[in-house]
Amino acid sequence: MRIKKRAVVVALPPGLKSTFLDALTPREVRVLLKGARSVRISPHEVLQQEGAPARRLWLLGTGRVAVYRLTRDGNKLFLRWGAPGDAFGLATIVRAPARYLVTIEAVQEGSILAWDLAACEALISRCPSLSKAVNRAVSKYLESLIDMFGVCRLRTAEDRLARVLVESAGQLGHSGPEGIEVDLKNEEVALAAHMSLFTVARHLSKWQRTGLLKKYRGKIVLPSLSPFGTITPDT
Amino acid sequence: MRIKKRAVVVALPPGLKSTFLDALTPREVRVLLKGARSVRISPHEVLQQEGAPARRLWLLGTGRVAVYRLTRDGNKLFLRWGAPGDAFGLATIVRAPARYLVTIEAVQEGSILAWDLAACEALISRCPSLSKAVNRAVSKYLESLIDMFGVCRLRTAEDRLARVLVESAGQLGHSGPEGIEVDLKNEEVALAAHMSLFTVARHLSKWQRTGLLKKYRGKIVLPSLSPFGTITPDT
DNA sequence: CGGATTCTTGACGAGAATCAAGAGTTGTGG
DNA sequence: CCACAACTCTTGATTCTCGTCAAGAATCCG
Repeated sequence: MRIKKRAVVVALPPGLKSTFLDALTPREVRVLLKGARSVRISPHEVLQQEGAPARRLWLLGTGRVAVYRLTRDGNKLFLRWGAPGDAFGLATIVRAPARYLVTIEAVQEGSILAWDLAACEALISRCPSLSKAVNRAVSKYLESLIDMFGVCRLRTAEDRLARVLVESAGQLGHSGPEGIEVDLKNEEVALAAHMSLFTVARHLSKWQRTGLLKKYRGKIVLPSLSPFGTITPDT
Repeated sequence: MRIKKRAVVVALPPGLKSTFLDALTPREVRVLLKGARSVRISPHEVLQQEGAPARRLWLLGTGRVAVYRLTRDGNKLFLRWGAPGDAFGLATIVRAPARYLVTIEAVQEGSILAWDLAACEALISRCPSLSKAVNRAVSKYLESLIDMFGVCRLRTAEDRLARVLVESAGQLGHSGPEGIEVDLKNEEVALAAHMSLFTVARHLSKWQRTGLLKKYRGKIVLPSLSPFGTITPDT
């Protein structure tokens, strides 16, 4: 409805990698940016809520988000992390009058580019590749969810934890003096690995004793990923 | 798998319900049928294999299929059942040069309608709604997989089993004199509910003793679904 | 009838959730 | 600068679920 007119075109964060945008031509990307609103996001802010009407397509510019579903007893069923360049709110385009499938919450300070319903409709006709890009993204999510499914069905909690560490390191780790640093609290790891807080603490302690990693408050440091990869040569 | 060459246009099985075809216009459905091959399928036949090049889009006409993934240790990670009207091999259209994401195996005698790569390309230009239908199907699969994920993360095996019974009854149950009949062996139920054969047998026995269901070889009869729905008011 | 499936039941043990208690960190305000 | 509160993490004891193994019963089929 209300696209704010801007004197300057919204800019992409420098160095942004996005498989979503890569599916579009440079010209289409420019058209997209012209219709975009840039919005700041803060931790714990809910960016979309499952079941609510899907009215906004958006792209994470900077920061980090968590994608999950709510169970009826109020717990979060973790599905995946979202990193810069990931596109969300795809239901807005895929299924005409639609509702969001999942809830997404910011976990870090950051920013997004957003297009409302009217903008999306305009974009579809002006960007022929857009619908293809959306489909690709949906099918990527499907694939990664199938992978998650495999991890979640691993027999032991230890195997799941190892896998979650490796995946999280890949998605949101950054290198530090002692190795790859992953800024996650035990509670968040437990959520992602689908196990209790205590089981996480126990195994991390064990691995710390054997020198595979170091733990700090809210942070895990992995000198090397290789030991964990070999723990689970599965699915 | 033997191919029937036909002088006449391939016909849809009578009474087929397909949300996939419903997304197309009657004219488009006719175009589709003209380009289709009808193929018989038999139990244990592998209809597509994960990782193999996606060269065929197909629609289940009659029978039943199992969609799963293989783990590295050779086990099957069950994802869903496929019923008449469901479309598969969508990767053939969604992602240009693609590979199948999942393995699909027939579990009952039946038939499919199939389109090879060349036919798909021809169809895309002649059926504008086709790509929308494919997207919708993919996004449906995503949604149902998220649901599966929720079921699979339910704490107890009992809860999972109850949910699987209800879902299976909905997908492949047919009504009989004593209630809804579901033709599944304990082994298949165990696969779908992600638990051991023995746990399935134990809980089914218990429910049979309390009169919630009756068991026969290869078949479960549910007089009513309601008790199971209330066991798990979750996800 | 004999053999192959399919299902049942019991005993056992490994793994993980829960509960409880406390230790270690971080941040805040006096 | 210290004291206190809030948060995060650790560890042990306990309980329970479920997978495994073993044995055998029921059903189906030629």
